[in-house]
Amino acid sequence: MSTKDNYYVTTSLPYVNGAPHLGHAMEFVMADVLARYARKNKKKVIFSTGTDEHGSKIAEKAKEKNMPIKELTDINSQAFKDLIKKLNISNDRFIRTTDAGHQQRAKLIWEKLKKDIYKNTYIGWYCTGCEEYKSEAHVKETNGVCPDHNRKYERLEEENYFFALSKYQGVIKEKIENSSFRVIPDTRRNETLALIRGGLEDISISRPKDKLDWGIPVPGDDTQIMYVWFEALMNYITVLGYPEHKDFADFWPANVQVIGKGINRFHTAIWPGILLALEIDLPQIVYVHGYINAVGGQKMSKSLGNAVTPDSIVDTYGVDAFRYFFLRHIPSYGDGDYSRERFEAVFNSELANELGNTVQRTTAMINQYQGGIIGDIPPAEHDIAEYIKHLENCHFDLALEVVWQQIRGLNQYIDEQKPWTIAKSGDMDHLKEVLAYMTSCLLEIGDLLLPFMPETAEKIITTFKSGVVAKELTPLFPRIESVK
RNA sequence: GGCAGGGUAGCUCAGUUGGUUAGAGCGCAGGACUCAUAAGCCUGAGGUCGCGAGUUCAAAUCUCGCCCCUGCUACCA
Repeated sequence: MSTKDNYYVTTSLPYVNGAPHLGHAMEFVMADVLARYARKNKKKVIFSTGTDEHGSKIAEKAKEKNMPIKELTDINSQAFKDLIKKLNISNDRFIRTTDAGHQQRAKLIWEKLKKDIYKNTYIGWYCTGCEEYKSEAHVKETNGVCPDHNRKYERLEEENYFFALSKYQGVIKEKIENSSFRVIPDTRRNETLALIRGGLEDISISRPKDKLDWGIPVPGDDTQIMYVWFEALMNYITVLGYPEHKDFADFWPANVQVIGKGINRFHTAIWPGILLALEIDLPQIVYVHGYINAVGGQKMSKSLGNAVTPDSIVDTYGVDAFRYFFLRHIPSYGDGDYSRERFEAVFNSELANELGNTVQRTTAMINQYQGGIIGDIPPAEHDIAEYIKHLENCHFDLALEVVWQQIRGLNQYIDEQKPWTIAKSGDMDHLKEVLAYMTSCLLEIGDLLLPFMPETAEKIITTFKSGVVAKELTPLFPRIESVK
């Protein structure tokens, strides 16, 4: 059983059929904030992320590129590792679903689930062009003809193993409703409840090996491999060494599992079903973030030519500016837009003008009036209950809003007190008091920013902590003079 | 089609159980200052609260109809 001193947070595992995009980056950053915040509160933390590597799409991609599947996944998985490093993500683990450990444990889990697994015939509409089954609704919409290949869908059947998900719908619903299993935000929670109300059917969890053999073999049946989703979900516990490892005992259930809205049902309906069948606890929170769009809510995609890579933003503006923008200006409970213009506007007004300049003017005054010596710094005094509440609810945007209110408050204080006037009047004791108070505020702000912008927060804290300010300090965020 | 959530200042959004001149940030304009990254502070302009009807002494807030947007609708991950 996880204790209140231990904290386990995960991201979903990106599927490695393409390069990392902004959505992946944002998810890593969000989970990282939670992990850093927990560590700051003296908890023992396991923060896990990784890559999902099986399934037909990967196999197809490799075939398309004429390269061994494993080689493709190695390359693509590495791209995610590189991004994680670039974003200053503090993950403790990085699991790949192709790891031997995961595969072994997935088989073990399959064995344990056997009481809820049965063999059945899957009947569906199959397009020989797409090489995949289409849903009943899709077939209806297209009048039984595949629009991509202009050929009729065939009625095909195959042997599959099924998982008795329907058995667990009552319990899942109850746990969501009584919030012992929290789905954040409410819109996603309602979505899942509606889904369950409509009835959860048993799901197919294997594929015949002759159609696809890039996957984990079903134990005791070498004609079948596990369906990629079924096995990928298990990473959240295999990475802890389920069932026998101490980490599993110490850290499960997860405190927060961060996912994107597109995979909600897998994490709030199917995943709980698996856990209930294994007779282990559900995660405490599944937090579902939204998508990042281009200006005007337009979808960002390579084919539209409006896709922006995380790398390009970080390289231009720095990692903390990146983290700040996506945490504060993409609504934590919804979708948001990214554009270079918006990013730069935010960078200048909030990071350069407000935060950066406040630090700058404070150090400048301490240097000019007191030779860099601050003196006794009073303890922090602001009420941060709101900040804490927002973080506990994964409301990253509002938590940062609280910090910025403090920064604005400090600027107002400075203009009211006018330390430069006090300096001229010669009341050096009063001046010292005012400057020390300003310092105290900035130290508190630095502390609150630690989970969000680790490097910047560190810089602010080391600037003031010793009680002596260095002579030459470079601005935290130099203004961007845009060439328009 | 069904279910859910939206449409509020140029932009991004707040608006608690219906109640005095509808709010914030950005952007814009003006002012006083000078410690600072020409940053910060103060003041101001700007909205028939999607459209139409209804309930009410009173509606952005409730009811009905219509228009528009987004998500989910279960086996692509």
